[in-house]
Amino acid sequence: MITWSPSKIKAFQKALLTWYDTDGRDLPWRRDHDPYHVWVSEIMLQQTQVNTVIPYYNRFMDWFPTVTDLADAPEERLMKAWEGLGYYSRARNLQKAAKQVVEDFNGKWPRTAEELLDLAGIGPYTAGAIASIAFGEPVPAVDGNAFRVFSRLLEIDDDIAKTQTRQVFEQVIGTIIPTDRPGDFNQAIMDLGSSYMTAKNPDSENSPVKAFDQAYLDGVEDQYPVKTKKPRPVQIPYFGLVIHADDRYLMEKRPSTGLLANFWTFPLVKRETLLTGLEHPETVTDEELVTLLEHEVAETDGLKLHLTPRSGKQVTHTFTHQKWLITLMDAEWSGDLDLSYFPGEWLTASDFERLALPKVQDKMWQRVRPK
DNA sequence: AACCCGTGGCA
DNA sequence: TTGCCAAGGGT
Repeated sequence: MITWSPSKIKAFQKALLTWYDTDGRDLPWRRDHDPYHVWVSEIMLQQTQVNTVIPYYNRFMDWFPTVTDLADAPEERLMKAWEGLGYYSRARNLQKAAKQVVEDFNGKWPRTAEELLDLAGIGPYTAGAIASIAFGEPVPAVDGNAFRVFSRLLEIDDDIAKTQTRQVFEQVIGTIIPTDRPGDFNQAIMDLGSSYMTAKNPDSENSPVKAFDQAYLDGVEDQYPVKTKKPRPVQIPYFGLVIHADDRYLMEKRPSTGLLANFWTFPLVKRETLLTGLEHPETVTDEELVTLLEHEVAETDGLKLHLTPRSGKQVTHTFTHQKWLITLMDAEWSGDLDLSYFPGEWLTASDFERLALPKVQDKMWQRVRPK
């Protein structure tokens, strides 16, 4: 890692902000510095690309124009606004924080990064972003862009996958961020990281700060940032039960914690569940597996079904750390609709449009819906 | 501190 | 297809 003199820091600030003034992106949440606007956009942008966020942000401001509207929003409406964005705890924490602002702070926003950290869903990055952009506090906002940009500028070789590395960057950026335009500085770093100093195929030759880019000048920018790799997703085989009575489908509500919390899906049974306790699970035939599945559903849910697998009805969906391989099984339900023993409800296609559904459920539905 | 938590774009 | 990345936070 190299260090910069005070005069070099001044020169960098000028080069960066001059470029930002002319070439900075015009984004919906940059039309003012309203903390509500900044805050919602920052939450949506967590681990999500700008082009994906733009339509969600515009619709969100249409549905929930003020922090009070958000605090008072019905749960179902809130989740529909977030449907497809992923990381759904962001939406729930967003409303939790809105209620904190309305009730605990009487509508007056905390104005420092330290205070903002007390709000649900706001961590060190988002606190720095809101404090600097909305309130002008000279604090760093260290996101993936800042890691990448500054690791190259200064040849910082700490592993950005490690928790403690954040402090290294916050300390360094703290000496470089200008006190008069901290919000513009942080946003300029993000624009730089998404234009010239990108993760793949960077265009440092034309970067407005290429004279300050030590890794580029040394021809080693492909070595930055240093980041250890994550393990690939584990594969989990499931059976997806498509149980229908006329135009109604039996849906199950997922637990209130964990992956896809509280979402409706077709009932899902892990293949592993059917094989535990067997002496030679590897010898089980497909037909025997179906029988085991029917017994499992009968025991746990009180449903006597005749399940029919169909070829070509496999659905796959990859999350950050899991890959689901779902074999769809059909069953026509001819009994009454008593669900005393089953934690679910019968839903129709019109319900599917009204409710927020996770992508994997939509994939299953597209495979089985009548055309 | 390591792991969990979604989805879409792209080479 | 696979792997990686994208304005991270919670536990």
